[in-house]
Amino acid sequence: MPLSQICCEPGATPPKRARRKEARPGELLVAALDLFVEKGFAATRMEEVAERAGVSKGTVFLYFPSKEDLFKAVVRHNISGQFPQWNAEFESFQGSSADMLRYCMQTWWDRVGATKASGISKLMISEGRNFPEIAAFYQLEVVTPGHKLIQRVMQRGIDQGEFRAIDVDQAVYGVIASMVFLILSKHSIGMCLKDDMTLDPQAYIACQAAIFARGLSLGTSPEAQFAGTPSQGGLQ
Amino acid sequence: MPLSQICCEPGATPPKRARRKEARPGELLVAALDLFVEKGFAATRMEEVAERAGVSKGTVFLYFPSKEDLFKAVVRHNISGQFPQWNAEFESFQGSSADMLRYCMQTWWDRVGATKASGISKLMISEGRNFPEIAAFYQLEVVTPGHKLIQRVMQRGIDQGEFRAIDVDQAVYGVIASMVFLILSKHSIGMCLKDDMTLDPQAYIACQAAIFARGLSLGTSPEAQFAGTPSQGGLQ
DNA sequence: TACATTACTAACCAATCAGTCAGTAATAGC
DNA sequence: GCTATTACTGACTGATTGGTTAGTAATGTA
Repeated sequence: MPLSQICCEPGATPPKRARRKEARPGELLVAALDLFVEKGFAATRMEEVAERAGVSKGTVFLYFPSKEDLFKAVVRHNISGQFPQWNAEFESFQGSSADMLRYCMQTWWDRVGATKASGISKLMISEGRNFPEIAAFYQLEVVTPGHKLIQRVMQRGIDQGEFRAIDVDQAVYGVIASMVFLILSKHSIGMCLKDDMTLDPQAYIACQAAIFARGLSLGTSPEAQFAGTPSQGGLQ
Repeated sequence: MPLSQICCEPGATPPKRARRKEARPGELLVAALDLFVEKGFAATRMEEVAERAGVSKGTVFLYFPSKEDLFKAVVRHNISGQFPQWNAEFESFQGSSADMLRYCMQTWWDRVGATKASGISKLMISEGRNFPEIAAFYQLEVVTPGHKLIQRVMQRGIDQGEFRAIDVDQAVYGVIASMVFLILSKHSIGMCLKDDMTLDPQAYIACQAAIFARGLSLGTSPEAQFAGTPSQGGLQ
């Protein structure tokens, strides 16, 4: 007899209808994140979320009024909720702006990119156009704050005389582009890669950050290598 | 009275139930391409395809047995149908392998990337995982032939002593990565870009091709800059 | 033990949409 | 004009799924 069944054997009725008001939302958010990342927004069924969280479909709607609200809660819980702490960290950052940029990318990877949460970004790239309401929410809650955060790093570098006075937006897009590519290599274009070859994120980030730092720095070359399109700025 | 109604005014019955067996498939393919690119595979309704092609829903199923078959026909008509000609062109290519690579990327952009057909690639990145049957078809019909084509260019460069003997697959992925990013900047992450800023494809391709050519060439540097992960190989 | 509260369930509704088919009308052959 | 053929239509089916709600059972209080 397995130990786990020692106290509720003969009927073999696993505790049904448990009342666990506190735990439900968290468990539902975990289940929803898993399924959204795994199958996308449209293809994820609410009943499946319920099943994975060990409740009935009705219970999900008890805690989250609609599928969209559930999704928004997932985004807040896993991504945008981190911005306050994140911003605070950067307020008090000591060090060069190049280090700050490197630290920024590395931190993004550790807290978002490497986790399941990055699947949400892939989902937005994939389905954003089909759900304008959610896209607008994501833009407001994630894209804009993220953009501003990187923008601040760039501006700091310029203000302190570490970076050239380049087009800040272009430089920011360059950073975002490298993150987007990293996300896709993890969540989507496995199809396009032979076997299961994936790129090493740590090496990739280190490499990109170094390139940005060098590309932005004052010393290197007088011609504006980093002032053009992101094609030249972001990936060179 | 508007000119356009001059000859069929009073009944105002625009020619209904026209029998145009020859023209239907082509018109349906055009309508389907538009809608698939615009809304994705899952979100495109067959009735809408019919409407845009000026027929009833039933007629679509008369020419294409299922939604998946319609999609496959769109892929064949717009992308994979070009491979024979493409391959033939490269059989007889005169010039350096660096030029060949540049020509390859430029041609891809002119014939696929710049057209609506590139939306199909974005669609596969977005929805491939939800439709394994279609993903397999796309892999077989587009990804593998495309991979082989670029691979051939690389191998030619090595065989003719123009390129270093790098890991061919890595180099190929580098080229593919740059194309993927170009596609996404056009079809998806407009959301992530401020206003409607887009990158200049021509400049981007020229720049990338030059980088690849230089990265692959024998002369530059003895350490294997291009032998590592695609992070270093593809984007440096 | 009796009662009140409420977390939870499961059956249900309504909308959507791929795919079907009986019937209609445009054309071709005579 | 008459008949046969067939391209085409549109109403229908069945499966799916977001969302609702009447009812059930676990818990707290006395």
